Order: sequence, then C-alpha cells, then structure tokens
Amino acid sequence: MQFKILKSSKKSLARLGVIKTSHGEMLTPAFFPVATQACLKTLTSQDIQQIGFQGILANTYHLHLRPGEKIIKKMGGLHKFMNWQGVIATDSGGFQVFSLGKGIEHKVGKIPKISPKARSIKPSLNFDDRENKKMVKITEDGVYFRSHLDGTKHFLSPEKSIKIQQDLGSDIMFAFDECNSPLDDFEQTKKAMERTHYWAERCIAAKLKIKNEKLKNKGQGLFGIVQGGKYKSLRMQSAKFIGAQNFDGFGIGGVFGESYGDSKKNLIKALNWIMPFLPEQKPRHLLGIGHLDDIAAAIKAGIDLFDCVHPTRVGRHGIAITSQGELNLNKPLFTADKKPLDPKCSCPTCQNYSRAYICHLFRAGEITAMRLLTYHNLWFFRQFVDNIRTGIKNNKI
RNA sequence: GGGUAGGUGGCAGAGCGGUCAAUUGCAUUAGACUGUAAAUCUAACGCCUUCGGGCUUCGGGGGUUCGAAUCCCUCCCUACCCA
Repeated sequence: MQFKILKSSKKSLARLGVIKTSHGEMLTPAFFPVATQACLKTLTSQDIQQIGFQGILANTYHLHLRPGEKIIKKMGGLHKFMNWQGVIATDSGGFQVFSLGKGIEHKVGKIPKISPKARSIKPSLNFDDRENKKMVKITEDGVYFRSHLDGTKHFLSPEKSIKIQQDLGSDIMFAFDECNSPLDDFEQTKKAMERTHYWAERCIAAKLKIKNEKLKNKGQGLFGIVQGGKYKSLRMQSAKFIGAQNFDGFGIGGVFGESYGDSKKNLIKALNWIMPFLPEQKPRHLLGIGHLDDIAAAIKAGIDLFDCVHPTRVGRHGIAITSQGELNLNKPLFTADKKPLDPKCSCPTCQNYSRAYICHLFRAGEITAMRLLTYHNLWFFRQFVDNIRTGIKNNKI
C-alpha cells in the first residue's frame, strides 16, 4: 500500500491524495462504506462499484466468528469471496471489545446522548446482573470474549488480529486497539491508551514476522490507532507515540466526550491536538465518524479517510440523507408525496421512485425500501466527499 | 326450530369475584441511531390532570355482592353442529 499527496490546501489542513493498493486506487479524502460481514447490507458488490466507491471496510471480529478466516482464505481471500475488486480495509476487532464489552455494560454507544441513566451506573451495583451480561475480559496479553452469536469463548490479541486480517487479505489492516467507553475516567482512559500502544508495537512485530516469512501479504498496509479519549494530554501522548511507529497510516479512534454535544464539540479540537504528531506524508483515518458536518470539518483538520455505519444503518431505518437534511420516510407526511427523495440527487432511487412509493414500502415492511435508501444515502455521501475533493482542488477548501 | 361455543380497548387475543384502565402481539404515533449484537432499539397509545390523582369502559338492559370484564336473569348479535 502506498499513499501519495497530490495537493495540500493553503486554506486548511485538507489535502488531496491517492492510496494505491494491489486492488486499485482510492482518491482521498474518501469515505469507506461499512461492510462488516463482507456485505454492505442490502447491496451487492456491483452496487457499491456503481455508486462509485473505491473501498469498503470489513470487520475482523465478525468474519473470524463467521464464516472464519480459514474459509475466506480458502475461497481466495475477501476480494474474491465477495467479488469486490476495490480496496478493502479491515477493522481489527478492537471496536467490538468496546461495543460488546463496556458498550453493553454501560448501555452506551460510542457517541452517546446525554444520559443520566448511563452516567449513574456504578460498577458496584447490580453486580450479578452485569456479570452475566459481561462478554469481554481484557488483559495485557489480549482479550477473552464470548461470541455474541453463540456464547462460545474466544481470544483475540494483536498477533491474532493481524493473522486473521492477513488471511482475509485486506489492503489496509488496523492495529488491534482498546476503544474506551465515553464513561471512562482519566485513569481508565490512560490505561486503555497504554495498552493500545503496547499492542501497536506487537501488531507491527506480528506483521513484520509474517512478511519475513515471505508470505504474499506484503502489499497490506497497517494503520496504527490513536486513542486517549476526551483528554488532551492523553490524545497528544498517544498521537506522539503512535505517530512515531512504523505504520503505513493512522487511525483516530475512541470517544471524544461523554455526551453527544460534548463529542461534537471536542472532535475537531481533538484532531487539532493530534494532527501535529502524525507524519504528514501518511494517510489519516477518522474511525467511525460519519455525520456530514463532522466529515467536512475533519477533512479541513487534515483527515483523509472515513468510515461509518450511519448512512447505511439510518437508511435501513427509514432516513434519507438529503440536501435538505434528513427525511424520515416512515412518516405519514410522505404517503402521497410525488417528489423524489432529493430533487437535486442523480441517484437511481431519486431518478426512478417517489417519496410516496418509498414511504409505502417502509410502511409495508418491504426490504426493497431499505435497499433504495441505502443506495441513495451512499450515493449522497460519495457525492458529498467528491465535492469536497473538488473544492480542495479549486482552492475553495 | 333444537344444541354448542362465543361477544374484551383500531385489530387479534389473555383475564373469568377485589392487586384490572385491563397481560401480550400487531397496527398507529413520536424519538433515537457515528471503526454494525441494529430490516434495530426506546417511549406513548380510553378521557381529564395542579402528575398526587380524578372520571367513564370489557355486546345492551336488569340483578346478586362491601366489591363484577369476571356470578345470575333477560334481550341482541356471531360461528359451528343437528333438524
């Protein structure tokens, strides 16, 4: 994997670049739609290509549990398996350590709303109840967890995550990290950060080891992940450490605040703390961020890559992301609306179907409704990022 | 005409003397969703409320009882069976 900067903005930290992999190129800034289980829900690989994406993000944890990397390797790797010729990045499973661990324990997502209920949870309360739900145990060595599918015990470590990602044959691997809960305090965040650093070194070593054995994975890039939560000192410390390692690129992960507003506000601030420590000539990926305003601001702060489930998940739930904001197509308001989702959009959904039809499909529980909105939302995202690239090119951003 | 089983909130369907404004599912309405445990989740869903509570509901009418969706009488209606 190689990265080349084609142009750096004079107005901001934004830059135009290109990532070259053995599965094609990717112009940056770029957005990866998320295909966790080697499937971008409701779409085919051909759809993704037609929408115009050059890369997708799949997941190590999920594919390890099902169908297992052995099978995917046997089928010729992820690209062949899902018949996708473009770039594939694989998340390491680090996020699942959070989402299936503290995410469930604390009843929070990565970017929670202000939730007094969640905040008031104290580890000592309801111990038995919590213990039953606990699916994850983190040690220095790695993470013991129970499968969310069948409860069987598994172990994931930096070495194992890298090995799985190599078997999957992704173009961009992510280091195995520990993602904090928004409710973690300074000490907990620090501990997770230190563990992430320790694991980062082990990920690099694991990758090199395989490389030396002349396995044909050497085209794979490996991205280190900056953690440190909402704390400036930790974010800087983490960026400094991770930025100094021999990674091919960098991910910025974790949480930026303990509430929604907090996170929104702190995101760009945090990027500004981090960015000076990351080598300029390497790509930077902001993990899991996907609201359009955040994407636009983060690109100006120097981010090259994004991935997020937001456009696809929300699409399946009836939300169309349009130039006029988000529309909920489940609403009775749209039952007789002849307009397309977005009059300015050139996607096949908007070219061929009315809001009334899509509204009906949602109310009738037809799966095609989800497909139509997923397609549109992703089309909108792709276009949105395209426009930003054009903006950088034309010295407007 | 005779027999049997029934009639419960928009629908389906629990409850069969007090803890029942009535379990549950669906439908409806609103909200949420940011490295996907997500075609998911949360909430509201008789009327009024100063959120303590108040008021009118379980086919209609009458009765028994301190108390009835629940028991009795009667009428109406539905389904099935026999003539």
